[in-house]
Amino acid sequence: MSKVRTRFAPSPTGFMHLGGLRTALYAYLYAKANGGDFILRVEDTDQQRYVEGAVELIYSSLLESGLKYDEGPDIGGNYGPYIQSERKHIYGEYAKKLVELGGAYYCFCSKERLESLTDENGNRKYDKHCLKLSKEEVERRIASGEPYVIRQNIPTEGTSSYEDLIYGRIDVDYKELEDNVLIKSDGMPTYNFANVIDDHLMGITHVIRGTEYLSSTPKYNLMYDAFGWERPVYIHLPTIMKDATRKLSKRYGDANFDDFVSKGYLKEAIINYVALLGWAPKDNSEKMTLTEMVEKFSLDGISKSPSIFDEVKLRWLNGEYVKALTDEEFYDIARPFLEKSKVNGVFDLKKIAKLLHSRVDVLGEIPEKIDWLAELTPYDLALFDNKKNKTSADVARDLLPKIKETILAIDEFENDKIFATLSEKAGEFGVKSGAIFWVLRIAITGQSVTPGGATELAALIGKDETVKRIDYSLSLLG
RNA sequence: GGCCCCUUGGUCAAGCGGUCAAGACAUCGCCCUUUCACGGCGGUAACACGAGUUCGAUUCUCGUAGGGGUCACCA
Repeated sequence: MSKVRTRFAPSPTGFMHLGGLRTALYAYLYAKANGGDFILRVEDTDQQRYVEGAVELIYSSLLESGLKYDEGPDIGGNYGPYIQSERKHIYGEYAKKLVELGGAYYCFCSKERLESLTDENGNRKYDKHCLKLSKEEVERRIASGEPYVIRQNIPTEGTSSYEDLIYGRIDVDYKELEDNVLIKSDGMPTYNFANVIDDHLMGITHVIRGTEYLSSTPKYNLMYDAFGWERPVYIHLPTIMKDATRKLSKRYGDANFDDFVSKGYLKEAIINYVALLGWAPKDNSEKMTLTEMVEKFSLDGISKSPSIFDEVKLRWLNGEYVKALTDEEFYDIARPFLEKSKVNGVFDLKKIAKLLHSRVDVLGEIPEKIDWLAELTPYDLALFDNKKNKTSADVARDLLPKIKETILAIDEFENDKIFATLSEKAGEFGVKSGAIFWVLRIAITGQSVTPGGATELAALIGKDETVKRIDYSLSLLG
């Protein structure tokens, strides 16, 4: 059997969408799991939708997520060029050939005529009007400069079938298909044509793409057959949904790789999570490196039904990746987020990072977790309520002055010392030490969940600030 | 609407004729830490429905319902 070759063929229309990223990932995994090559091809035949810089974004997203392609526009290969707009002449040639083979024909119909074909349901199906044109008339009209397109000639009856590796046998009646445009009036091919020509010319053995092509694949097979080419193996992938009824789409703006990266998700975690949407390895592993995914990848683990994107689980996975980092690594990647916080320039960021490390799932939430450190503002006194430690606002009102006094007496204001000193006072104060820490923590932070224990935080903000905040809390308590 | 496809807990998902129907996230509870978190342990929770086939269906077939996809000079 020939070497497996898969491809990822995005359009440069904007950011790298997570759905697209998953398609790329599976194409990559399938190729690598089978010792094959993974190719990148840019499908930029629609000049209207072209977005400046999008091509570069495709390169960088793929690079960052580790999906290293063996051939592509920026790295070359033996089957180039890998950008469709640079292959325009190739399509024209093959289109002409397909016309000769009877698989396509020239069409001169006006937009108005096409629109008049719309039925009561708003659907439109081309009526093969120009198929009847004589060869002479076609040549004459082309020579006179009349604009034209080339349409695929689809049989009016019969059924086409093929075997999809995920969905099994797919049957579609030809009468459901339309004579789509293959070459547009500007000379550019449509996806319908270019994908077939390129996949064949580039030696693609396995076509991996979304289910939106499941029922139009017979059209492509018709062309492979007409040219006498071997049809590729098809692997269609289920959609990723935003919720039960809505597709995860660019329109919602929150489904781009870059968005998640800037929100503080690690690239490895994003790829890992996306891999799990629609695929489960035999051993049910969840946290996996790309290399492990290659080792475990197999098509029978891919599901047929759409799956809903769950950011909550992504958060968890991301947290796993974050915790696996060393403190130094964490500080490095957390730094931009720490610097965005209000505590930047006030407290030692490295110390804060250490406290934060085991308490952060997504880096983007760092500022909100520590902004309060810069300044204590009014908070809900109900935070003092804690049943386990038997604390309340009343208890706090009574305890805080004693705690303050104790703290004032501490010379070396560092965590261990503060902790030990306050612990010893529990008996004297007539409460559990847990109560002291709970009350102190709330009094100096005003937060229910904090990046560190009471004494760690006290040490971080310093003795003066700690005392100042205790006074402030006492004033709130009245 | 026509056609194609899909249907296991709130979510991701194991399962591929006989299971007390895995696991993960989330949720709830307990424990640990004489401080927050981390961590550990446990609970709640699912085969869309109806007919078949079969000794036996989550698993096979058909239908119903629900959902998705598609019907462009977009990919």
